Amino acid sequence: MVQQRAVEPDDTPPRARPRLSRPAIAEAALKLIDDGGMPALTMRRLGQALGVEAMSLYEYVANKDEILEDILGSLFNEVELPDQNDRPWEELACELFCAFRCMLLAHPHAVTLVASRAVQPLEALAPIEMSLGIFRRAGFGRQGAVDAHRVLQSFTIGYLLAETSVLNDPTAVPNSWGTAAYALRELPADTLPHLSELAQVAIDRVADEQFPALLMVIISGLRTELRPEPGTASPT
Amino acid sequence: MVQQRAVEPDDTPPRARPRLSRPAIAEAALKLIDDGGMPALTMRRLGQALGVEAMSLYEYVANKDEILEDILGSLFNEVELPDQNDRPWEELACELFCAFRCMLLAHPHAVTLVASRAVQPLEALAPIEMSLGIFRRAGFGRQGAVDAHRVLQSFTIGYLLAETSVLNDPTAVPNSWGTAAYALRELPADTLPHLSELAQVAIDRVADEQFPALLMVIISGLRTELRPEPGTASPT
DNA sequence: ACCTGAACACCGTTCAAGT
DNA sequence: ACCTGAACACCGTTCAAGT
Repeated sequence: MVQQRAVEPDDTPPRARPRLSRPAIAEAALKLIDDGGMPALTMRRLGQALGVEAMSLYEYVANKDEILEDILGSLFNEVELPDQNDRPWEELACELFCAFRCMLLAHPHAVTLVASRAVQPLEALAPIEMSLGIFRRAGFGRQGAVDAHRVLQSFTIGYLLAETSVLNDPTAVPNSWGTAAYALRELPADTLPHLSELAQVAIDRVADEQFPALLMVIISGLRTELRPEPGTASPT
Repeated sequence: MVQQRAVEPDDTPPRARPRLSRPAIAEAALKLIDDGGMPALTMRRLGQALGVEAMSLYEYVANKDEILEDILGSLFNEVELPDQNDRPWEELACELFCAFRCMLLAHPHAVTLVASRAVQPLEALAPIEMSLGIFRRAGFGRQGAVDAHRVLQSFTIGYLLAETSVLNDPTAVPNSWGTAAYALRELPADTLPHLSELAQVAIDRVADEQFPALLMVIISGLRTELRPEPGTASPT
């Protein structure tokens, strides 16, 4: 091999080194979202946060959408995947989706982002892969594993949306749960008897206890409805 | 009672009758969303659709947010509540949330709207009231009923988001399910074995069959985990 | 290769003015 | 009471120009 080093001496013209990078941009963008919600993420403000004119960002990124994709990838990487030391699949599944919720509670304003995006970047698929693996190893069939994952994933996203949507609401009170606002309004007891009766209960329930409890309710259904007889070899 | 009629003769000055109304505005706004997605709903375009300047809308509505609230109310009223002729609660619950999904499938671009809003207007609460009533009559306790409703509601919203989110994706293929795009990409089988194996299964599953099936899985879990012993009087 | 600044086609909303 | 038109403070993105 011909050594091609030192073709350029050390005193090369100070070729412009990038002050930015896609990961740095994504990080700053996520910080903007965390601090001020989705509307705070603006190309102009993002440039400002990075000490650069907004239009310079287009050197690194085709459009705003690509930045959102990068954020998505880094978010899913924050999920702390549980260890797989042959514990029961019920426990593993519960822990995995609790970890997913935990990650999003650290970025509550990004919940709508992960909820509304169809396709995640490749780096974001590790949690999904793990979820499918848990069910396959537990003996679920191909379709059973897909179904099981879909129930828990859909529920988790829906729950997180309800839990955090009060943040996106202009008329929000500094309480968790959107339903809190119901109790503060006059609910007509004649037309909405159950809602009036249960509004307070709905507020009092602490999400950190309710969420894993509800996960286990679903997992119980998965065990009795979707899982083949224990002892049977998993169908392929 | 003194008759106060005919104080004004018929030839009153043609006092400007409103050409618009809040319901008419909400209806036109929903149509814009249905046709072109959430970004298509713009005060200027909405005015144009109603044959009026954008700023005239502010005679009827304080801001764009109020229009979104009105849309929310009319959407929930479209849900066809099932008849309550003493059928098993499992059946009623399944039908109610299927009806909810059915309504939103008629307005797929509005899914993100109902998903991200914390507080619904009063007219929108009938389906929630019915859901709570179903569980209470089935013998669920106060907290059990709230929990049961929350699982099914969260799951339904999360499922609908996944089902329709491909519509909001710029890189979408005209297939249902966001996961479709996974299969069209190269999935590395070494790092994501389960996902590669199951991507096709995930696409083939027809949502209209999968959704009620998954509802019944959850309902099965509700029956075994949340419901008190049958025959017990419902605790208040 | 990297960054800038003016410009374009949009937003939601305010405000003074018309009838 | 209802509607208009100009204006303000924003958007994302393009494009020609600088180094």
